Amino acid sequence: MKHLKKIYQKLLQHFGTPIYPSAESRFEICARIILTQRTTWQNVLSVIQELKQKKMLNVETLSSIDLQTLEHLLKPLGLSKRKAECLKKFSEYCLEHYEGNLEKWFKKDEIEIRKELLQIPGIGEETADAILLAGAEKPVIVIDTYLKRILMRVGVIKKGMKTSKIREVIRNEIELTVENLRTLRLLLIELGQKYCRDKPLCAKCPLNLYCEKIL
DNA sequence: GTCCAGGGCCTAC
DNA sequence: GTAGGCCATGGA
Repeated sequence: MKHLKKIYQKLLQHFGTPIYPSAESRFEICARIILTQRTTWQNVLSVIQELKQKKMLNVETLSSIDLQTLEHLLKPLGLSKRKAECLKKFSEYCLEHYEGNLEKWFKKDEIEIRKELLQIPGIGEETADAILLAGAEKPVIVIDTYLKRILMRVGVIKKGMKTSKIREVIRNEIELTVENLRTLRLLLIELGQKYCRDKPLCAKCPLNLYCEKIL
């Protein structure tokens, strides 16, 4: 039974192919991912816009920026102290090791890139994987809260299942192309935000016929 | 006022 | 190794 595949198709049918917000550079994509931790996408986009207007959204500026200045700019996002540190460290790392050239960095093997990303304080597993998928365009499965919550509710995965096992389940049902994994991720996020919330709105959810946990 | 958002990290057990 | 608390702000 290809349960996940069915869900994927149903979501595609309901929401259509999601459009990834356009970005001017790989660095912008990475910055967005780092800033999005525990906050809303719209908030992040407006802060990114501000950084762009001030011509600060680049490796050179952010690696030499005063930490308090950056923290102030990121204030509306919450957790600004840590995000400022993380974004600055990320920029410094790019500059020191790859002359600020993300193309060069992301040509490396995904295992290597992941290891390097995880050394940067503030970048954990989810952020590293999200950067690998969206920034480096590697076929990586990103396990985030939405994915876990939704797939648990529809019975594709079980509570307490390890990340490696979750990946295996997904691998068995979804073809691991960058395009597919990106689309799946965006669809799950959309569903999670609109219907499959912490307190779910099951009545209107496009998956309610497939879901085992109708409340 | 309350809930929750594309998490990560530190501390206990 | 894993469960729980904490970080911080904004919008619904």
